[in-house]
Amino acid sequence: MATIKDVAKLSGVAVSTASYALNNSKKVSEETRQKVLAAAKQLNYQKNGLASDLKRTSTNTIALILSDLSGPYYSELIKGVQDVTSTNGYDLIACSSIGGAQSTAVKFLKEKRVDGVIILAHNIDDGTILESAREGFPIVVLDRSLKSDYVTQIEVDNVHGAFVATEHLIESGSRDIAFISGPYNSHDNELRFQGYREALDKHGIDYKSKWKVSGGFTREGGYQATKMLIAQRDVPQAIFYANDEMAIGGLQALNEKNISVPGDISIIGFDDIQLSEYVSPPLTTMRQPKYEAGALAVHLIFQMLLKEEVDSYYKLTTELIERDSVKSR
Amino acid sequence: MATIKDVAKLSGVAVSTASYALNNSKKVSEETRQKVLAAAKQLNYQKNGLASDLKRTSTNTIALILSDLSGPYYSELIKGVQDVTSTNGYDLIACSSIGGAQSTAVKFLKEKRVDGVIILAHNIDDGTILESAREGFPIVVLDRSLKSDYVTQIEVDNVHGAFVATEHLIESGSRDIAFISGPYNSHDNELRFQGYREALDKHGIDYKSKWKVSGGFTREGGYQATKMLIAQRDVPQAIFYANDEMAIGGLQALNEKNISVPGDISIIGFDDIQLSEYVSPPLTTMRQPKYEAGALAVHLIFQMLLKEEVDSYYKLTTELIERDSVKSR
DNA sequence: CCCAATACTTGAAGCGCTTTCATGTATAAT
DNA sequence: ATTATACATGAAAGCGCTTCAAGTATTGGG
Repeated sequence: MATIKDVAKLSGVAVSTASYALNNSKKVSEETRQKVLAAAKQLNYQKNGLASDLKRTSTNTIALILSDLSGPYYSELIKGVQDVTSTNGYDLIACSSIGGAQSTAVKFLKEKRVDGVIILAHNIDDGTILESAREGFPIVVLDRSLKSDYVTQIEVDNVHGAFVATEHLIESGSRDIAFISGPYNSHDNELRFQGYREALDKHGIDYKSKWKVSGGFTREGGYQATKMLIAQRDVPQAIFYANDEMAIGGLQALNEKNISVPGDISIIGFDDIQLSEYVSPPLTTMRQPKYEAGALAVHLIFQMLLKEEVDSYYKLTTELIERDSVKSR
Repeated sequence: MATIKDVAKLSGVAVSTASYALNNSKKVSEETRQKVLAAAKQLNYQKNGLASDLKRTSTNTIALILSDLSGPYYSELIKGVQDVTSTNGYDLIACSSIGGAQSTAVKFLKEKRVDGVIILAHNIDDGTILESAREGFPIVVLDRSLKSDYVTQIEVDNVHGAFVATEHLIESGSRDIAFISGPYNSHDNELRFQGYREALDKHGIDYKSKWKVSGGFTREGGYQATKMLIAQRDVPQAIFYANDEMAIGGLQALNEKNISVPGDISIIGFDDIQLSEYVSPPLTTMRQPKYEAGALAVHLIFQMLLKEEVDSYYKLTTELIERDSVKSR
């Protein structure tokens, strides 16, 4: 591969001049610039981005860390992130945290291959984030509660959202309400569970642990959890799935057993992913302001990059989206 | 930020020794290693990945370029890519080609920030790819036909798939079959159109250009295109959407006008995205072996990285997935 | 007890680039 | 003609790391 040295030699100028020419600095004459550009073209020169980033100590790119790149993830969130990132002339890369400490995500988090990172990946532990947080390297987390000088936190109001969801189920006439939970290491999951409990309490309904089963936030998990619930014989009147993916899996399980939704059982999800609108029946769920969350996250990163003061905590609110999976009374 | 120099100084060894210790080389004594590790911990040292990549002239990461990170994209494909990549101890990053020549994608393509790239992004032009292709930098394209020594091409059999889809529509009794196309710069789109034409020809049906309208491969585009078709008065008996996303948008438009699918009109899509199974009615479509395509792509990249000879062209086949959006006769 | 082999350790070079600073050259002002 | 000004170019330092080649210390065989 041709380097800038080769270009300089071929065009008969110094390396520094070549660099200026290539970077459109006005410090070189038009004539020289053309000469250099021609040489570059002839050699099919492509600059080594690593080298220039190293020298400049900035990469102009920010990373979005997702727990699983292939998930039907928050495409609206990504859109928010992407819009703001590119508007500011920065690059965005997405990487997955599959593999835990050995994952690509951790590599990007630690090795300053990017200028800032946004994390939405419950399988990255707090310690890793804390170790990586440092002055001049903004991190924003969307999926956990974390206090540190260098990380800022955006949270949707999970507790309240779950409370509203559960109450919605209660108000539609259900009292036996199961909670299909996400993974136990998920902060979001915990908060949603808390909201569920609070709603139960408020309406004087006893919490029964048999109504809590884990579905790991995946469709398959929701499917299994629901089947388990059904196998227990005593089917609840309603199910609150801690996310939509599990609800969709659950829907399938219910369907297979000919349990009608919302005729026999009401179900509600959380997130409002795209699919939710299209399943049958359309899923009632709690919407998170995902685009806004993504956009805000990058926005904050840029502020921090500019050394501006930002709050360390932001809370966004959720909204009940009523569709047809909950019995109307 | 602490550098390796700082670590070396604090632990009282040479930089080179620190480097060896940090990289678990067995050239240093256990004692020294511990000393260095302790110093690193104390300084919260994190290596600069850019610097080490630059020195080693390899990044151990491969990039997946998608036209739009936020699309409900081929999650199976990503899964295939991801599985194989991580199995080989490499990292994967995804980036978007939104923004054309200024996009992140192009930056990664040209500036050797990665060791290889997989492209599925019709908005990157052939020229850019050709310019970047070079010995030792494997590129595999999934969305176009491109001859070059350094790029290898994986294609699904679009022509045949589209042919089968169209014929399926014809065999179910339709003769007026509209084609909702993708963007004109899409190679896939073109081939699908060709398959459509061939099926028409074979069955002696005249192609009418009024039945071809563009939906740009997006849901919204499919929705608009379908509305336009309806506005034309003369509604076709069937519609072949060049991808599922458009079909789903179309479904919505049809729904709004109370045109029953498949009662009044049959529709078929292409891709078999996840959603397709869940819309109502479930969408009949042509499935692409997406996981396989992704896995194969990375596999080939690794082969090329090892300087092994690979074919420059692979073709995968499609499969008709019959669901309920086509009238059964 | 000497010399060679073994085990660590280290200095220095250099990956490809940007950028500072010094220098050289042409032009304008005195 | 001389000095001041602007502009163009070049030499060299250095970003943080890896790795080669060479050094020093330790060990063991003869």
